[in-house]
Amino acid sequence: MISLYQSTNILFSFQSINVFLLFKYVVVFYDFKQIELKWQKFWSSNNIYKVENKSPKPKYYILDMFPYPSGAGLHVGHPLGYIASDIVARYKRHKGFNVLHPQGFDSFGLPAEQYAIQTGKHPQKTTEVNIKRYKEQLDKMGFSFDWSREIRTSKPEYYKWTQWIFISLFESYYDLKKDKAMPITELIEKFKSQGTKNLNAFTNSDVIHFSSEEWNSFKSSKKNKILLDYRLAYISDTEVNWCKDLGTVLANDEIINGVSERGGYKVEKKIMRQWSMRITAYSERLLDGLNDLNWPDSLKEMQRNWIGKSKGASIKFKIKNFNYEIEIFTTRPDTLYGVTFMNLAPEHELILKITDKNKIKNIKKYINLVSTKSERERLADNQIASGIFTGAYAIHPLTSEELPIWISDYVLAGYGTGAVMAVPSGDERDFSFAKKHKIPIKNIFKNIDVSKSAYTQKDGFTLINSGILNDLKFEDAYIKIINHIETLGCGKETVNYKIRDAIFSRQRYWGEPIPIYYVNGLPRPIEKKYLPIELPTVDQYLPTAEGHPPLGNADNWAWDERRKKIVSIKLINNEYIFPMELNTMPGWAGSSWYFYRYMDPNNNEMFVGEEAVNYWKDVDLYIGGSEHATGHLLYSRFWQKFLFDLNILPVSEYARKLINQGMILGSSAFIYRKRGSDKYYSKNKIKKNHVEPIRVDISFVDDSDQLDYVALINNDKNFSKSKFILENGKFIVTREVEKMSKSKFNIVNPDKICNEYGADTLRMYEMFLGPIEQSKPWNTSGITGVHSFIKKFWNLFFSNDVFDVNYNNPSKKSIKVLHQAIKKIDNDINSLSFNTCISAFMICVNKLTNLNCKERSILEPLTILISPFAPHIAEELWSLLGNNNSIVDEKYPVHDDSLLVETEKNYPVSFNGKVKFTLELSLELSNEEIKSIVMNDERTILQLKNRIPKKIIIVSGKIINIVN
RNA sequence: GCGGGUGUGGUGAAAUUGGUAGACACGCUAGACUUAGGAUCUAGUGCUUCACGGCUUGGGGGUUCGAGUCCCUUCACCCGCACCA
Repeated sequence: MISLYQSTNILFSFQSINVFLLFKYVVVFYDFKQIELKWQKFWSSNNIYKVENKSPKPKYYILDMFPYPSGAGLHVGHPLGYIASDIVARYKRHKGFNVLHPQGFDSFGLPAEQYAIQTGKHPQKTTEVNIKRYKEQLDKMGFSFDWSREIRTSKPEYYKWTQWIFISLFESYYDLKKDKAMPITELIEKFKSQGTKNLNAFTNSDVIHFSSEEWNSFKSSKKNKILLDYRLAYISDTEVNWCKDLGTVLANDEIINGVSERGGYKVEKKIMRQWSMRITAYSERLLDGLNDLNWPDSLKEMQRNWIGKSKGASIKFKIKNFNYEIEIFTTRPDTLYGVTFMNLAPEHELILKITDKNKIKNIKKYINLVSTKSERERLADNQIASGIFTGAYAIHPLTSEELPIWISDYVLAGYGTGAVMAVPSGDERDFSFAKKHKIPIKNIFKNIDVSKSAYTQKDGFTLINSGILNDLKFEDAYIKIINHIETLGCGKETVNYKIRDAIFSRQRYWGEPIPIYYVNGLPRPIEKKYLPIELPTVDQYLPTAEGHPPLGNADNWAWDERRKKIVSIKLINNEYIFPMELNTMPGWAGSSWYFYRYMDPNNNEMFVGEEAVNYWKDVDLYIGGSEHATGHLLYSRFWQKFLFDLNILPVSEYARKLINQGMILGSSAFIYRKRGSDKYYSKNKIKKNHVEPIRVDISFVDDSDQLDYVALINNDKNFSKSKFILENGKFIVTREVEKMSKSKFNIVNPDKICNEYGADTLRMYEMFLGPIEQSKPWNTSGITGVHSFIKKFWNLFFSNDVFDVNYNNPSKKSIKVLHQAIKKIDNDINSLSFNTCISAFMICVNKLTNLNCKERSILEPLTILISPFAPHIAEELWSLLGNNNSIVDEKYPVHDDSLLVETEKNYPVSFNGKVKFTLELSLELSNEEIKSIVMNDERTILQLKNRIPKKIIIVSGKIINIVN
C-alpha cells in the first residue's frame, strides 16, 4: 500500500518481535537535556558531519558568514542564520547531496585589540578564550558543522594566504584591452619595448608619458614609482578618513553618518601615505556581475549605488592667463551654455596655483577651516552654501565667456574630478550658491521660470540661449554637444564611478602584517616562499612615541634580504636589513576569500587545491546579514574576480544565491530615577519631568515587565542603596525594542533557552518567529507552543510513557496526513520558508495524535522529515525505532501525489454571459452542454444558470482557465 | 531628495501566487481533572448584532464573475544611500 518504505519494512518484519518486546517495557520521558548531550557527543565522536572532497554524490556548499568572536558570547540573534543554514544542510544530506557546511572565525579585529590596550592581555589569548566559548555555544545548538575544516583568520597558516593574495595583487595590473588582471612583468615588458604608446593599463593617477628609451634610462626608483600607479595593491599619498580616537584610518564603508562604525567616533579627512586596493579597475565588472546573482534586490541595489555609475561628459576649461585647465565631470553636458561660474573642491590641486596673490591669505584660511571640519560637520552645514572667489577666470570652451572660479565645500574632492561647471538654472546647489554670492543666473530653458529655483528635470524643456543647441530637447542636445566637444577636443563622453579605491592599511596591531619591506622608501614584496610573515610580539599595543603604528614597538621587525628572514631591528647597521611595513591589513582582508579555504583547509601548497576547488566550485547558498553589503560582500567579489583572472578560481562570482537573515532585536528594560536622587519609580508612579531613564539588565525582569528589585539590589552594586517606589506591591519597568547588545543589557543567551526548553525547541522556535529575512524582537511568550509541539511529537511514539510503535497498516487518513506534510515541508524548505514548515509539522502531529497513529510506516518517515529542524529528538526516536545508524544518512521520504486527492470545494459562481469557462463539473452535464459553455453560447449558459441552484461544484478544486 | 521594502485580529503570522482571508501558534474566555500547577485536556475566540444578517487585509479609486494578491492614487512606518555635479 505504501511504496516509500517497502524495503525497510521487509527488513523490519523479521526482527520485529524482538524490537517490540525490547521496547514494550522501557519507560522513557522526553528528557531533552540528556538526549541532546548524548547525541551531540555521538556526532562529534563519530565524525558524523565530516565531509570528503570526493564523492559520487552531487555537491552542495552552504555557508554562513563566519562570526567575529566577541567577548560577549553569542546571543539568540546570532544563531538565526545558522539554524536556517543547518536545516538546509541537513535536508540536503537527506536528499543525497555531499554537503559542505563549515564554520570558522573572523578572529582579527578591533575589539580584542582595544581590550588588549586596556588590560595588556594579548589579543590572541582573549580571542582563543572567546572562540572556545563560541564553539561550546554553537555545539549546544546541535549544528552540523564539519569542525575538522574550521578556520581562523588570525592563524599564521591561514593569513599566510591572505598575504599571498596581497602580493599577487601587488604584482598585477589591470589590462583594459583583455579586461582582466595581468602580471606586472608584462607591463614592464611593454614599457621596455614601446613606452606608454598604446598603453592599455588601468590607472586612476595622471598618466606620465614616456618612450621606451626614456623608460630604459629611468633609475629603478623612478620605474618603481611609475609602476605603483598601475599595481592593484599600491601605496600612495591619499586622503583618508582618520579616526583619532581609534588611532587608525577607516574605509568608507566603516563610516556611518560621518562617524566611525565602531565606537561612533569623529572622523576627519587627512592626507596620509597608505596602501590601497585598486577596486576601481573592477567597477564595471562588479556592476555587471550583479545581474546574474540570485541575491536580494535591496542588497544588489546597495552595491550598485555604492559603485555609483553615471554617464556624462568630461569637459576641459582653460584658465585665463594661466597654462592650466580645469577638467570637470557633468551628467548634463546639454546645459553647457548655462554655465556662469566654476566651482572647485577646497582640496583641488589647482587652487593655490591660480589664486590671486592678494586673496591667497583668505583662501588658505577658508581651506583650513573646511579641512578641520569633521565629515559630520560638513554635512550639517549643507544648507549654507559657503564658498570663496579665487580671483581667477575660466574660459567657456564654446562662447569664450569669462567664468569666475570659486571654491566651495559642497564640491567633493572625492567625486568626479573635484570640480564642477556651475549651471545655476539647472542645478539646485549651483542655484543657491549663485543666489548667495550674487552670481548671474542664465536661463537656458524655454518658457520656464528659473528665478525662484533651478529646473533639474531631464525632460519637459527645450533649450534657449544655447548656441548650437537651441530648440533641442535633452536627448538630442546631449548627443549633439558631445559630438561637438569631441570634435573641438575640449571634452569627451565619460563614465564616472562613485566608488573609490579601498584603503588597505590600518595603524593597528591585531591584523595581518603586510608582507612588504622598504628599500629607499619604496615598497618591495617579500617573496611568496618566505610567507607567512608572522605578527611579532610587542609589549604594548599603542602607537610608538614617534607616532608609528603599534608594530613599530616590535624589536624584531626588519627584513634581512640576504638571510631572507625577519631579524631584530636593533641590528640595523647592515645594509642588507630593511624596515618592514608597520601597517597591518584591515578586517576585510581575511574575510574576502575564506570560503575557499574551507574547501581545502590544510593545503600547504596553495590557498585552495585545484582538485578541491574544481569539485566544490562555489557557494550554493550563502546566509548572512545585510550590514555587509558594501563591505565584505563587495570586497570579496573583487578578490574573487581578481583570482579568477589569475585562473586560480573557476568562477567569477563565488556565491550564486544569498539571503539576508533579519536581526533579532532585544527588548531593553528601563527604570526611572528621580533626578539627583537614588529613588526609582515604578512605571505608573513616574512623576513627569523629574525622572531620567536608566537601563537595567533584563535578566532581572520577567515577561510581565515586573522587576525583581530585590535581586537587583543584591547583585548590582550600583543599586545597593537605591529605593524603589512600587505600585500594587510590584515594580514595573518600561520596554523598548533595540538592537541586542551587551551595552544595552538586553542580551538573551541561547544557553538559557537550551537549558530550559532544549536546543530542538530553540531551533524550531527561532524559525517559527517569522520569515527568515525579517527583523523581529525577541519574545519568548510563544516558546511554550513549540515546546509542547515537540512533546506531542515525542508522545506519538509512546503510550503511557512506554514506547509503543506497531507494524500495523496505517489508516488511509494517516497516510494522507503524512504525505501532505512531506509535500508541504519539502516545498517550503526549498523556498526557505521555515516558519510555515513548523506550522505544517504542528498540523501533521495534531492530526496524527487525534488519529492515535502508532504505525511505524508513518512515524519513521515523519522522524526523518523533522530531523533537520529538531535533530536531537529525531536521532533519539530513530534509535528507539531500532536503527543502528545515524538518521543523517537516511533518505528523505517522497510524497505520492495520488494519495493527495483534494477534497471537494464549493465555489459560488455567477454568470453574466460574458465569461468563458473551461470546467470539470460534477453536475450531470452532457458533453454538449460543457462544450457550449466553452464556446460561450449565451443561451445555454443562461439555461444552465437556471438549472444550477446556487453553486457549481468543482471537482478538481480549481477553475482551470478563464478567458475574458 | 534618491533607491529598496512593509502595512492583514489583542500579538507573531499564513494564504497553493487572482479562487471560501485570518492556517499554525501565543494570548484571552469558559469548563474538566486534580495532594492549586506558570501542568494536561475539552470547547470558544476578526469586528458587529439578542438573532437573521452585515462589515473586514492602512485610506480612496479601478480592472475582473471573483482582488490581501494586479493597476492608479494617497497615507504611515522601516532600511540603505545622500551636497554624487
